[in-house]
Amino acid sequence: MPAFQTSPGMRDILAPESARWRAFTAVFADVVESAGYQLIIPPLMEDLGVFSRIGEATDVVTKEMYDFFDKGDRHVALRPEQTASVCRAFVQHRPVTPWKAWYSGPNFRYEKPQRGRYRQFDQVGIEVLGVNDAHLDVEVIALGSEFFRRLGLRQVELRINSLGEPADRARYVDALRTHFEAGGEDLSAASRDTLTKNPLRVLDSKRVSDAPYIATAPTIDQFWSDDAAAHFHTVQAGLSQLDISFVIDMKLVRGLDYYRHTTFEFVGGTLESAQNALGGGGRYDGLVEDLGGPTTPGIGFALGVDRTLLACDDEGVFAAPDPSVDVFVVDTAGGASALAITAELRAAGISADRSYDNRSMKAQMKGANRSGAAFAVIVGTDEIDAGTVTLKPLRSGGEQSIVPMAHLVSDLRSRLQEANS
RNA sequence: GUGGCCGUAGCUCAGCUGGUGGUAGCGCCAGGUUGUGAUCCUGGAGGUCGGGGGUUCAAGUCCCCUCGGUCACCCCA
Repeated sequence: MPAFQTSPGMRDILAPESARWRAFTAVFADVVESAGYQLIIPPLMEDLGVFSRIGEATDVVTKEMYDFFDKGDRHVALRPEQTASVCRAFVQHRPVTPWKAWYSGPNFRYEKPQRGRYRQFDQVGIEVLGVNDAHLDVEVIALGSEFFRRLGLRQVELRINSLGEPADRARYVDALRTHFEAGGEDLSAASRDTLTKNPLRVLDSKRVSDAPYIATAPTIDQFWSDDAAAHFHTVQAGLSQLDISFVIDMKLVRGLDYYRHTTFEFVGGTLESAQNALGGGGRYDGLVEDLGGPTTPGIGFALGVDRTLLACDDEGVFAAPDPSVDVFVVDTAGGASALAITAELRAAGISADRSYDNRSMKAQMKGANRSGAAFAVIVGTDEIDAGTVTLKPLRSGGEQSIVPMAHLVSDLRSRLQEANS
């Protein structure tokens, strides 16, 4: 056992998984940039107050924050999510609206780790500030769906709900409180505790003793204002217009306190685990205001990279990209030729690797095979004297041939093109 | 934070009611082929059995603690 290993809930992402992560982000960027979203890179650390607006009653804020005092005695925290940072950035820089931002990067929550749940975990996401239009809700949800489609996922379920306007939500919360309080001691102790802080989240309880009360709880639709109902109706109509299937889940509450109106969640179809929520989001009209900015509507979503990749594993899609180089240079004459040839090939846009330490030809050929290269370029004293190299196909059949050093790049270019067609 | 299960080579694992760590598979290195990989054959390296303590003549095996993983609750991505 090594003296040091990663802290709990933290891990190294090594190849080939790391390449898959990079490809994952690239696909996401491609999808959202095609809709006018631009990258924002907020800091990993912010004033604690930025995050406490997420929800005074949430574990994310009350128990799981990595917070500390810096050397200037500022109370700061590693971000547990990025929506609050994006809103803080909006207030700080006041970009013109609609402001469409996307992000990708790690967040930190001090939780007990589990599959699909880490203390440092990556999310990708988008946020739009300054637009109330229900069509934007549709666009945001549609981009999430499109991303899953581009990854190859076919079994992701979209669940949507509306929490109504703040006043609707408040009246609903009162009704829920009354309903659950009637349950008295039959309700689990944990839920009774949750009830005092945020009755909405009792709906999320998985404790069996709570199930009967949750089943008979009033539903949010009875409390929607006309405007809220119309907004939600427009969202549903828009999704249908785009052929995006969804289910309405009146108990979909979402964890963070800032959500209003449309909320949604993407759930993996194959993940039989408690961590099957791949991501989610919603409207959060009010968050910018809480952070000291003007009244500004907002909407966005965040997707967990780990969980989405687990779903990809389950569906057998989005494999790690092939890390192979094009060419592997084998040099039995000391390595100086390999140095020159790899440099020349790389400069010409042909990826090339080699071995080191002047190993035996057999060992170098093994390295060539392992590298996945389509061709081995072999140089020894014979080739050096003749100004040639030996070119050996490794993956297709075919005989090796001797080519003049001067023709190597052009020769390889055409043969690689041939091999890829 | 609470509870269940698990921890043996780089990886995947065998190891019975305690009795000398496995010719195990994959991977790695070398040789067979002194200039040819992937296939085949042969050989080799690589372990404080997660860590600490205890019981015992004897502990990978039993007990306690601890660290880590995993699953469920919780929370959430």
